[in-house]
Amino acid sequence: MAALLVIEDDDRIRLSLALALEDEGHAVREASTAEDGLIAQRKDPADAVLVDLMLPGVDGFECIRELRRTDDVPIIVISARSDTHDIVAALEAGADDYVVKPVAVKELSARLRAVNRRVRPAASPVPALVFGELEIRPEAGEVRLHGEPVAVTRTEFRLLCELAEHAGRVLSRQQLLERVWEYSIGDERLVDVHVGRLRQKIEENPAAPRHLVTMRGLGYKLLR
Amino acid sequence: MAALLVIEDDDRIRLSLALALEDEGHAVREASTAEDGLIAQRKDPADAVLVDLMLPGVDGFECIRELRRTDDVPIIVISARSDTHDIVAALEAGADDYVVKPVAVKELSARLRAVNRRVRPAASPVPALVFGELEIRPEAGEVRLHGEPVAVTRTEFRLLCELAEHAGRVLSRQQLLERVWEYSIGDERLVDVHVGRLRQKIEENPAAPRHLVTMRGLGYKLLR
DNA sequence: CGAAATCATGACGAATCAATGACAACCCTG
DNA sequence: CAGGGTTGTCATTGATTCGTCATGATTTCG
Repeated sequence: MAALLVIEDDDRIRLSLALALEDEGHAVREASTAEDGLIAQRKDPADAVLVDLMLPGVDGFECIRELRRTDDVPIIVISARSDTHDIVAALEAGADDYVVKPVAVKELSARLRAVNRRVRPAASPVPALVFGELEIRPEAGEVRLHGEPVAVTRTEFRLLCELAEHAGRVLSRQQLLERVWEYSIGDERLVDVHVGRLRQKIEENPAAPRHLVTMRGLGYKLLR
Repeated sequence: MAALLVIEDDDRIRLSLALALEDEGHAVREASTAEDGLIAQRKDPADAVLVDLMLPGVDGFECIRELRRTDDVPIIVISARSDTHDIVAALEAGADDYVVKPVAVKELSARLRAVNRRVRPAASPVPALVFGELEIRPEAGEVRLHGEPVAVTRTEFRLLCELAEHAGRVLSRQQLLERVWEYSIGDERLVDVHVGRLRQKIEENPAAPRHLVTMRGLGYKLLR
């Protein structure tokens, strides 16, 4: 649904949170310190940041203020502490919401949507398409693997988008030719070549693809 | 601080909440049913609405949906129930925040401020668009690099603003022609030329642009 | 098992695309 | 009306990308 940045020092909590959020369809990047989080957000802005308050070194409050200095990104605090004082301080520092651990992922997702509704009233909600470690951002014209941008050509990108739009469904070479290339006639081998090139770029092991799968005799499909 | 509407059927809670909020400097109106609340809000809109979920007759969820149908007012749910299901349902119905009773007034005030900050971006006229060392001030018609003003021409400035407004998104040459030049027809190479000139001015190394990047086959985009 | 069908992949020339410098037309402004 | 700055057009150049083909691998099925 969106690209998130989770800043949390406890590995177990961070990992389980990240996993759960990915299940909800978000693309999650992680940081275990405020410093790392700030750098990550500067280098590659997420659509929302989830931050713990108790962090080693620079703490959560400072982290929020620093984020707010340059960035208007929605910030949700996730803290074990439910003191009014902390809540008020975090919100005053610039956070948009504050939830107390343990938190249900469904609730978190709903709160993210609520904040986002306010934050981008007009911006078209083009969600990133997430396939595990693979992210596709149609509006940015960009593909990422493990959060790292991958250079794909225009045809590869269109092909990938077409497959992603119908994730899980088999598309025949004929269908792909019509939709990506806009020919009705043409060599179906052409699709193979581009699928091959795409695999070299987006699959960890192109010989045993996990996402861009061949359905022998039928065509190709993209899996999560 | 602001005009609030409290919709809550329990007299004791409503009154004590109203008193406490008035102590915080808010002007509070009260309603004990969803119907009364909706009428009150229609007749004389408050700046924010606090609503209980369990109301006699029309319940809180319905009340939120009805408010949202015509009004963009911030809505904070105040409920005794802390089920994830209720929280998600209330947020999905259009609420901006959800707090569980009993709630500290200081917290409530802070949450109101947090929501309001999002709801009236009008307070800040036009935020300077900051892309690392590059700043664009649309209202001042000026561009700065490392804080130093950079002379850009009118067309370059418009082009830059257009890209900045959709930061991170690819804009095709066609889109840029339409929005910056207001032609629908025209030579797309024109865009290239101006992008090139802009790069000479705003990029440290125009040959390896860090902000104004080319998306081959797609168009251009501006990165942070 | 072996043949046929299907798919993967590397190589290569052709086609496409973007960057840039040169230049003339067109502003303004003094 | 003269001159500096700005704008749009064009041609050239270099790089990337595309589509085709040939070859080798893999699967299917008789």
